[in-house]
Parts: sequence; structure tokens; C-alpha cells
Amino acid sequence: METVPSLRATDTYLLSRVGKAGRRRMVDRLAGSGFSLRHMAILGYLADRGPAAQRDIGRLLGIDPSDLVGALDELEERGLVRRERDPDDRRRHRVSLTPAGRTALRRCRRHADAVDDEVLAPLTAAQRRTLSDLLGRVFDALDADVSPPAAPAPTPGTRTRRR
Amino acid sequence: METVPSLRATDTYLLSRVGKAGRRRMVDRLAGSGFSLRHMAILGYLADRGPAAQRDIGRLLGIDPSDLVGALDELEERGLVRRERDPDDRRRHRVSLTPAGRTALRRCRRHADAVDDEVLAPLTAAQRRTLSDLLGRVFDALDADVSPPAAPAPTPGTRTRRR
DNA sequence: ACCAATCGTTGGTGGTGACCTACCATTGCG
DNA sequence: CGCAATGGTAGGTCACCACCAACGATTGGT
Repeated sequence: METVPSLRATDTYLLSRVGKAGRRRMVDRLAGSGFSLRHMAILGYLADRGPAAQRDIGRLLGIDPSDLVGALDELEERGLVRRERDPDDRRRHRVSLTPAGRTALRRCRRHADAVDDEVLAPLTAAQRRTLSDLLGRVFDALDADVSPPAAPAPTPGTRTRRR
Repeated sequence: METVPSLRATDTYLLSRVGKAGRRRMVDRLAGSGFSLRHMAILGYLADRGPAAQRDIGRLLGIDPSDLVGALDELEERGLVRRERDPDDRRRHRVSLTPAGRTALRRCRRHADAVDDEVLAPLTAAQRRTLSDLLGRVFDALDADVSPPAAPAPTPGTRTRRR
């Protein structure tokens, strides 16, 4: 991909551009199996952390509760997740992964791996590990944005962001 | 920022997520000065490569000609670019940067640098250079996507993408 | 001189993402 | 009990992006 030097020199621009391209590929690929990134993220969440209330899923994944509903509807219709009322708090739904959901997730992951390989093809295995590591650090440091009511505003410049 | 392990392990996911967050910050910041990413990209193009026809700007920047019109209108209204007919080919517009445009670009770049610093804060200078380099490699290898009519489809799996 | 192609422009479309409000059921607390 | 808070839902908005078709002006090729 080509660009102008002054843009290529801007890390955030590069990041955003590469991220977008990667996301694009991923979305295309997953779409072939009828999944969206959201779907995959949700399945991943459930596989990693077990059954959960919708609120919690949305909070961690950065999905608005009202948007989550639809995504879960789709997954449920296809028998990939189950929604049942939490007996301990009947307001909540206990969302859990079905065996079919687990299988679906494996499929998603295969797609994801393939896209990773495709996008990062120009890098050697070692470089790839490095990139992975650096990206991880940056990612972890991003606005938690999941902060409880009173934002402590640790460093000046941590702009709270969130319309 | 938190996530589930299985997603954190997916490079493309990380990339897309970090890219998006970076873009967000950039957009917010630029918006404060009344610019969009598009605007900055266009100003950067003109500064780096000199006056150009709209077609060419759009091609390199991945902006549809019909979308470019509006962006240029805005820049022109604010006196940052000039549009004049190319005497050699009166179909074309010769778009050029005004001195005010040059100043505006400097301002944009300062914003961009600030965002870079903010986003990449968790990295050391050396790590940052490494990330920059690796991202650059990946970026350069991305689908040119500016390919002429008949896509040669070099490797199976190079999905042409482009709705 | 004619026709096909090119450039900019207008005025659409469709998809996505990130919101928001209002609402009902349920819970926890005073 | 009564009421505020919480979890899920339904429905809608707004911005943005990537397109597309059609059109007038202009050009280049024959």
C-alpha cells in the first residue's frame, strides 16, 4: 500500500490504516461463515470466562447493552449460546456457550489465524512475535474506559472519551 | 484495556482495536481544530507531492472521487487549498496548497505527534522505533488495491476486496 | 467531425458503529 | 411496603464511510 511520506511517518495513521485493513479481511472471512467480529468476540468471552450476564459481557467487550441483545439473538437462534434466567438474580440472563458454540468458535479462530498469517506475511516469525508483544503492551495501556463512576483521572491527558 | 485471552492472542484483533482507538483520539484531536483525518491526509499529500489533479489525490489516498469533492470544498472555503483548472488539460483541477494550508498542516502534524506520544506512551523509544518499522513493513505489503482493471489474482487467498 | 474516454460533480444508497430514551421485570433497602 | 437501582429489550438517531449511476465539460484518437 502506498501513501505520502508525512502520513507514513505517523504511527497512529499507520496503526489505524493497518488495523482497518486487517479488520476488513477478518470481517470478510468471518462473514463467509456467517459471523461478525462481535459474534466471535462474544463466543471468545464465553469460552474464556464461562457463563456471564449480558451486562458483564458488554462491559468488557465495549458493546452497548442494547446492541448486545441483537448479537446474542443471532447466536442463540443458531444454537451457539444459551440464555437462561439466573436463578440467583432473576433480572439477569445467564449466557453460556453450547457445544455447537464451542465448535463455531474454533472455526472462527481458524479464520482469525489465517488472517493473521496473511496480514503479517511480510514479517519473520521473530518480528511477528515482537510486533505481537509491542501491540499487546499498547493495547493494555489503552483507556480502560471501563472505569467506575468517579474517574480518578490519573495522568493529565488521559481524556476520558466516551461521547 | 482488558479483553479475553483468546482475543488478545489474535494479532489482527489487537491491531484493529489499537488502530481504532488511535484513530479515535486522532479524530477527536483534529476535530478540535476543525479538521478530519481526510483533511489532514489531503494537506499532507499536497505538501509532499505538490499540486495534483483530484483523481490522483483520491487514488493514492483511497478516497472515492465523489467523496473527495466535499472535502476539498471545505478546505478551499477555509483558504487552505486552491482549485484552478489545469491549463494543459482543462478537465482537470490543479489542486494546490496555500501558505495558510501549509500552516494548517503543521498544526495537524503537531496533533498527530501528540497522539502518537499518547498512544505509544507505554513503549520505550527503541520499542517505538521497532513498532514503527514493523508496522511500516506490514503496511507496505497491504493490498495496493489500486490495481488496474483485470486483477491477476496472484496467490490464491489474496481476495481482491472492493465491494 | 465524431466518438469514446476522462475529470469533476451531484445526488443518491447501504452498511456499521456507537450512542440514547423509554420501558418492563426484578431486586435490595430503608 | 415503597422506591431507587439494575438487567435486559425495543426502537430510534446520528455520523461516517465506501460505494454507484448519471451528467456536463473537455480531451484524444481516428
